[in-house]
Amino acid sequence: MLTSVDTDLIRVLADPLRLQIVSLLARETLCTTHLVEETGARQTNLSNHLKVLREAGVVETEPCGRFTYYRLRPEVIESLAGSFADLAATARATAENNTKRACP
Amino acid sequence: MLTSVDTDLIRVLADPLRLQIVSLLARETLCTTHLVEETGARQTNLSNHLKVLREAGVVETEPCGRFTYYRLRPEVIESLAGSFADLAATARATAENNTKRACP
DNA sequence: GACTGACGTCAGCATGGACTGATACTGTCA
DNA sequence: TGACAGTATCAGTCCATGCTGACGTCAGTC
Repeated sequence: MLTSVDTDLIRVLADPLRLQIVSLLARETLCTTHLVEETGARQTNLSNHLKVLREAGVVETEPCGRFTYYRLRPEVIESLAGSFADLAATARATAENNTKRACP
Repeated sequence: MLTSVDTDLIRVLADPLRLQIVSLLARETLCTTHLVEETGARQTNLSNHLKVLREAGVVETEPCGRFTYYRLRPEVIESLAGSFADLAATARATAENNTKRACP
């Protein structure tokens, strides 16, 4: 069942740059400088998007000297993956049962 | 691994109304009139969104007299669910291994 | 303490997307 | 065959969103 929290999270991930950031952070914890290098985005643009991800609770920060490291919160992605898995299962069952509401 | 196809699909689903439509269609095949009733959206707005979903290949139509029934294509949601499951697994492994790139 | 690097914030701008009203087309019925 | 229901398309409007440049703050170095 998709909740309004899921809806907000999907909107956050709907931006190509934010989705790229999340994909990169899924593989390793990176700092802002790394992310600028990997994505090719300008530093301020990247900061804007990291703020969106942070405020959505998708990532959290870890200061390291003057660098700021970002790490993904796996439980957030796991939860969303679970919601989509449920949706997919429901959709498959409906397709197989050919569940169809009568014409009004 | 999230592909650009996934990115486009996530953008399509990022709209609250379209996500609601997809959730409804996951449970049963419905016609436009049903969807107007269930969502409370205006008919032309709903048609606009159904067009977006149709063109993205998320739903397909089935004429039934003067009614148009919409059904979800479960394989599309299954594929997306799989991509998110992979992302979640990668994220969990990274968190557990504490994989962190060195400062530049 | 001055300077530099890292990075976060903000205002301004451009544009893509969502909604609306109008309208056209198709199917059904009396 | 005309009226009506169902639904798709389109143009116009508005605003949310993404990007940029400028700049401020903080940490590290000399």
